[in-house]
Amino acid sequence: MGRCENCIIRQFNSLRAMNKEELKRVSDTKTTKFLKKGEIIFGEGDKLNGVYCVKDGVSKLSKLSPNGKDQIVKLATKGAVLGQRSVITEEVANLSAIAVNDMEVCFIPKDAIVDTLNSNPNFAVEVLRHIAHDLKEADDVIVNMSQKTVKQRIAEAFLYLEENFGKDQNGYLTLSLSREDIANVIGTATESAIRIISEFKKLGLIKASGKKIAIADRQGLKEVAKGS
Amino acid sequence: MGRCENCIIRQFNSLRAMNKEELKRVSDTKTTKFLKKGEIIFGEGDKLNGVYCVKDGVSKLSKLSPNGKDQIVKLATKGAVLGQRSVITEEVANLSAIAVNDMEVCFIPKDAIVDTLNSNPNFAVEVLRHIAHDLKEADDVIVNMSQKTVKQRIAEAFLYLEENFGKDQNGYLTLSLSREDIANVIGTATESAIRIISEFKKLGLIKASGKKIAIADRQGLKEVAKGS
DNA sequence: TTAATTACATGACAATTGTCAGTTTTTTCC
DNA sequence: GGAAAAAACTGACAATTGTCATGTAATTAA
Repeated sequence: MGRCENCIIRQFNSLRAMNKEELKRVSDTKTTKFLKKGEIIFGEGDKLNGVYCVKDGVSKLSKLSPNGKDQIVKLATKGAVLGQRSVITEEVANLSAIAVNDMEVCFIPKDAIVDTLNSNPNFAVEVLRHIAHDLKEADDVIVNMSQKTVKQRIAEAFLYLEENFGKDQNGYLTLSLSREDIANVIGTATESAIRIISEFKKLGLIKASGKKIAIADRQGLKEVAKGS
Repeated sequence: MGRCENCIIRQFNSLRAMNKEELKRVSDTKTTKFLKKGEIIFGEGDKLNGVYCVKDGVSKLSKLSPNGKDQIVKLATKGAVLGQRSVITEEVANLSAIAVNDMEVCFIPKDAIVDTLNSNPNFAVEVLRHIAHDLKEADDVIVNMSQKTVKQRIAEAFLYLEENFGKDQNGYLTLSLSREDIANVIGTATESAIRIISEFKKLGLIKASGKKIAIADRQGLKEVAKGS
């Protein structure tokens, strides 16, 4: 079994969701792509002919708001499937997917997915569970965005980054985002993000060596996130 | 065919998604409830034993944020199904559902839904399409919340309310929300919402007769929504 | 290595939004 | 109809956040 099946299976969280023939079809039709940091997997408004399965690296899913600012809605890493939603609803992509660092993805043409959805209820239900989970997360983001201050959201973001992307042997976050990307995740101006990050540094909540950031006082950060 | 099947079918947007036996089962197990304004259909954290199908009236789906404020994530009206997501993921409810005005809902026990999902791929795919659409909307809300000003969001809210809930013969919005509810949809303080609504009134963008609000200058409101 | 570009940082200020305190209006209910 | 409660409103002020201008550090390209 190829590596890509592994990732789609992990994502869909059900080893039995696809049967052998279905997996073989995926295996036969998939293609692998390597992307460099900053490259675009697909853009807002693109018609997608399949889904992208993240094999390695991290992608940001963002949307350009009318005022010209990019809002990062989600970060997707190994095991995530991008473009599912658009393939299911047969709409153009609602978000852009851009590589945050070097990536390996595999592309699975939509027919292999759509046909399986229509014939294999187990698979359809697994995808449904997954999208339902995404929806819950999105609802939670809405509440955070509208009810928490920028400071709280930045504190949460660091905790989230450590929890979901890990840290290296020195404690530095594995995923290092630019200040601009952090601001776009939080939904604030880059300068505001920078200022608060500097403040966190002064307070000893984090330590930063250039672009690398480490959490220095997890408990303190959690308190800030909850609203000092 | 009972009225409730109509609503579930409208919601799922596929007349053929359920077969006759499946519809009969829904019809046999469903129960109807009437709720008064302010009554709770289900609360955040409740374990749901089925879904609620809105037959009449409007429900707000909201979540309490840690600071004690309620964020309204969505308004659901005739044809909407509440609690689907929780039933699918087998988690407790992530949101509360409260009646904004008097409502009629029907309750469908989850087994009738879950069994059909597992056996009828057409139904599963229709539900999947629907949840995928909700996810897109939620992503768009995230972008709006983080990138638009309170004034822009309030202008959008009035346009949304007219478009989705209609107006009476005098042009007044059919759904009249309290200022507090409007603030909770927008994600702002009640006083801020009131101030901006008063300003819109002075500018002739809307007219308000007590609780009833009518859009007086649609084009003007649209411009405000886009960012004066 | 140097020049150019990009990312990071800070100050000063303006605009937006939230909070608190209080008044008026509307609604509810006996 | 009138008292009580809830909702709507207003003012004053503080806190948060955005914008612009400018400088410094880090990275990239020639």
